[in-house]
Amino acid sequence: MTDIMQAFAEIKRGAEEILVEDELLEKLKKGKPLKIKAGFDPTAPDLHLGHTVLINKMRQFQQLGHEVIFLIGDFTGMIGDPTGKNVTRKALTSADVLANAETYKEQVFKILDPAKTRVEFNSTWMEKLGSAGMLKLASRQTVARMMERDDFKKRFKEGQSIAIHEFMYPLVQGWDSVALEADVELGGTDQKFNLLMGRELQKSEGQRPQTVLMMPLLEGLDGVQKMSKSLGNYIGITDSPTEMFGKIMSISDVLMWRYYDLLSFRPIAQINAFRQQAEQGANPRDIKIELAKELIARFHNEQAAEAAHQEFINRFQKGAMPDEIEEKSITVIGGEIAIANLLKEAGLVASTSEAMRMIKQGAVKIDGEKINDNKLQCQAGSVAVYQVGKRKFAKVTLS
RNA sequence: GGAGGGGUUCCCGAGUGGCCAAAGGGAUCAGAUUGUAAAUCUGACGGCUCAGCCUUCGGUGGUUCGAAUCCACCUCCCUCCA
Repeated sequence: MTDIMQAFAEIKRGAEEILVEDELLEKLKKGKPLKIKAGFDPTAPDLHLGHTVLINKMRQFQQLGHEVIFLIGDFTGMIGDPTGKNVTRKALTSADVLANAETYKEQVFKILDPAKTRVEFNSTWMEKLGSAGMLKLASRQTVARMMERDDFKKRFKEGQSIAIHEFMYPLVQGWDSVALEADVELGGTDQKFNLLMGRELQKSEGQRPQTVLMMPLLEGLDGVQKMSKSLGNYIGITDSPTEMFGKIMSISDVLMWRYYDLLSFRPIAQINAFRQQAEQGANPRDIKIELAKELIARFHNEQAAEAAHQEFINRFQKGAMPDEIEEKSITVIGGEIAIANLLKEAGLVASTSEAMRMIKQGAVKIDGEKINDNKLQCQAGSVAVYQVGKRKFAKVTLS
């Protein structure tokens, strides 16, 4: 009994909303492993920390002995989730979907135990449903009910288009729950409508409705918008240790606590202790370093975390060059190349115009020496480290 | 099918014949300050062989010395009616 209450408390940790909480407790009390469903759209093959909030929760269920189903929405991926979008999403081809799904699996098993994870594709049952089945499914809900959805309502109001097939998305997602006989479905708060659809469809199919557990959406590096690949404010779980370290260090102090709550595996008590230290004057930077190291250790390993930390000290606290600088080699026609073109060729700036601006602003250094001559010609045969701003470096060989 | 409204540089959004590479805001980038934090200040923010030149305002063609702005056709989006 106390075990169950403890498990329940663990499950509630970090969750934004549970519908219905009592129901979940009852299910847990039965003592049987529950079917935990979480669906993923195979749109972005690269997972970022935002996705892991949910996966961490799956891991937790797994550790508590429940059956975790990693559902790849290969069928729904062809619709494109309308959630949070103000435009109709582009449909993916089935080849894209499959390739993305593979990458997904690889990455997700950095957190989940592959042996304990059941992977499913919703095309398995959706293809069998057929067009008659689809129509029947579509008859289950009304347009008025669909328009209750915030994003549909908004798009409609603002005069933006909503394609008919987008209405199918929540229905199909709900149908997945019926097919899997899910006991619990995990999702982001933005998924509320879709998640509840599962409950309704299950009920009408005579199943016991799933409990819906919603995790908050993780804010991206900017601290405002949710972490997403398309916004470019993400930390990818395949990012290099150095990159991860840098990105985590660049988040704001406020955001750091949010990340601790949602991403750290540390006990709550320890996080509270950190909070207290910060209040008593500890430099939040040092607490941020701990977070960076924990996450790098998770997705790479301890040594990598240590090395990234060391490099950070050298580079930013002592002002040294980074350990690993990308090497480029550029073939020069005519014995010399203008600095602006060189920077563009090396990928340090997007255009020569940008290079000109950067030089004017004093952002360009060659071997650590600031330059201000925007007409500088660089000779073939030389090797030097070119730097634009604080973060972009390239070691360029001219030949 | 009919009537009306709209498509401007990454986003929002001004601009209705020259003073427009195009106001303002956001985002972003750089410099200063710092803890690669926040806040603040300064500057940049189409491209190039960069103190000059070239290409942009849904598309094509036209009027004009001159068009994002006017005209024609096309295209896409939205609203209302059916």
